[in-house]
Amino acid sequence: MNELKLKTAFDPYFEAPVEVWKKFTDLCQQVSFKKNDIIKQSGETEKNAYFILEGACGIFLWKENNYVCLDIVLENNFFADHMSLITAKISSLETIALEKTTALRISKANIDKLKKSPFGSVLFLIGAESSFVEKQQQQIDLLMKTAEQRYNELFKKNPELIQRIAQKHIASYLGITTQSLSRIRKK
Amino acid sequence: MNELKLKTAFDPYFEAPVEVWKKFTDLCQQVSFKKNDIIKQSGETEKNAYFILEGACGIFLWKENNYVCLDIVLENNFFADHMSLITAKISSLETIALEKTTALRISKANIDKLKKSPFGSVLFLIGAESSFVEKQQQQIDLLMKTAEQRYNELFKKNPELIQRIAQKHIASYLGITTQSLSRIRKK
DNA sequence: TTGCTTTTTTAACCTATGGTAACTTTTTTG
DNA sequence: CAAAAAAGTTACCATAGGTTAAAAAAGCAA
Repeated sequence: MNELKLKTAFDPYFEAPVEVWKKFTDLCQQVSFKKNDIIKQSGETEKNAYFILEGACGIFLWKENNYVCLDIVLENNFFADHMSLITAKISSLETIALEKTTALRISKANIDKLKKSPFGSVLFLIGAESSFVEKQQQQIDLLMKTAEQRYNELFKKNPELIQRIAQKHIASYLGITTQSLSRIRKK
Repeated sequence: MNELKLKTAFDPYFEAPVEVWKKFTDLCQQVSFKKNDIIKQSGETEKNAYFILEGACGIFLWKENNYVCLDIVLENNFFADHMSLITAKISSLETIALEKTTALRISKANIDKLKKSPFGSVLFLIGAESSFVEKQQQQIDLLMKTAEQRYNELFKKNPELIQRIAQKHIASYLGITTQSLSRIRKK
C-alpha cells in the first residue's frame, strides 16, 4: 500500500521497483498527529524524517512574539527539519502538523544506513538537490517579487494549499503579515 | 597540488585520501576568467561545475533593467548554476567572474559518472545538503531580518568579501539597492 | 445552542526601502 | 596620463508593507 504511494510520488524523479520501496517502508513506522501538534520542538535535534500520507505540516521559526513559516508540505512529500537532520545539530526550527496528519516516520539511524545503499544514496541525493532548487526559487521570489505577486503565484500553483491552510501561516510563508495578506486578498 | 586544496577544503565535511582527490582532479581542466567574464549565460544549460582556485564568482538573475545576486562564492568552494546543472534544463541565471579567477572545471558528464562511485555519491550528497542549508539560512535572513542586520552579519561573517566585491553586487545579494546600502554603510 | 477563543478583516498611521536624479569618486581604457 | 565610463554617495519624494487597535467572523468546547 504505502510502498506504492512512495513509488508513485518518486517515479517522476527516478524509478525504483516496488520491492525496493517495500524495504524502505519496512524501516518506517506509521504515526499520526492531531492538528497543531508540535512534531519537533525548537532547540531539539531532528531525529526523523516523515513521508506524509495524509494531511499537511509546516516548519516554523519564532522571532520574539511571532514567527515565520519556511515551508508548508502536503501529503505525498517528505517532511522534516532537514537542516537539523543534515547537520545533526539542534536547530531553532519547529515542525508542526497543520492538519490531522498521518505519516511514515523513518529514523535518522535508518536514513544513515540507507544512504550507504545504492538506492538510498540516489534517493537522498535527489531529495537534497530538489530541496535546494526549491529553496533557491523561494529566495528568488523573495528578492524579486512583491508580496502580491508571490500570493498570486502560490494561488495559481497550489490553490488547494490556500484553501486548506490558515491564512496566518500562508502570510508568514509569503513573508508578510496577515493584515497585508488580507489587504491583498481583497482585490 | 590542486588535489591537496580540495582535500583541505573538504576534510571538515568528510575525509577522503588524497589519491581519491587526485582522481577527481584528473577529470578537471584548469580554466581562467577575466574580471566580469560571463561564464554561463542566461538561457543556457549549465554544463560544468567549477572549483574556484583563486578569485570570486557570482550567480545573477536579471529583472528588467537590473538584477539580483543569488550567491557570491570565493576560492576553495564549488561554484555553478546548480539549479540548471541539477535539472539539466536551461535557466535564466547567469554566472559571472567577479574577479580574475582560476578554477578547476568538471563536466556534467564526468559529474554524472562520479555520482555512481561511492566517493562521488557522498561528495555530491554533502554538497547538495550543505547548499540547501545555506539557501534556507538565506531565506530565513530575508524573511526575518532588516537589510541593516543582513549587512552587519555579512560583514561580521565575511569581512573579506565586503572588501573584494563591488558594492552593487553586495547590495543586490542583500536584496537592496546600492543607494540603501550606501545609507547603511554611512552609520 | 451559547459563550469563549482564535482568526480574519478593516482602518489609521508609520517606517524602511525604492526610484529618480545630480554629484563625486574610482576604475578602465585608449 | 587624460578622457570616458562605471561605481558610489547624497538628497529628495513615493510607496509597499509594518504596527497598532478594534471590530467582525469563524471555530470550538461545554
